[in-house]
Amino acid sequence: MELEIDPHAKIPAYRQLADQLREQITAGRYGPREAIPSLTQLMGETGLAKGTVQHAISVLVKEGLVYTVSGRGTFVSPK
Amino acid sequence: MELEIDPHAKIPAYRQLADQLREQITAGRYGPREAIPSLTQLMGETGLAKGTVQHAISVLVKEGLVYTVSGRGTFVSPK
DNA sequence: ATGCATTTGTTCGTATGTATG
DNA sequence: GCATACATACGAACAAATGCA
Repeated sequence: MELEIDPHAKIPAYRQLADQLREQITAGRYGPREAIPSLTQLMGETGLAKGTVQHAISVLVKEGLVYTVSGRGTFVSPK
Repeated sequence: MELEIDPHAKIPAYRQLADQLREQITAGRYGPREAIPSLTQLMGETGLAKGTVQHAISVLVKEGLVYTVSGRGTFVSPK
């Protein structure tokens, strides 16, 4: 994976992650209704805490870019 | 069972449980390749949530003290 | 061979406490 | 005070593996 979070950047970590995920999704890295990496995976890949990863996901959910299903995962919204 | 978790202790609940299980195992309470109580049993005996119990078990797995078999249970590692 | 119960595995949702800038 | 971030913990749902009747 190509997720890079800079803890010393001016931009908050949750926003860095949201930006990178948004870019991957809009670039077609994940297709409609396809699952994006789980919270656990994103925690491992970024080194961020669960709450921070969820904060990032919530940004994308509010934007309508993705939707989550409890117990299943987070998926790209169909266009 | 003699599992006592103090929710007000400084030590996290998952560590308390891991410590107590480790002590029982090393004391011979469970022999090699013998199953330790299931997640459900430990949840009932300690009052802890499933995730917390799993957290405790994962500590012992990392230590190599026990191993888990999906659908079967968690067993003491042979030495 | 089908179905059910048990058990572990994985996932998201939410909340609390602590610490830092 | 507020936003950010981490650690801990509970809850809920879904899934897969196993064993047995």
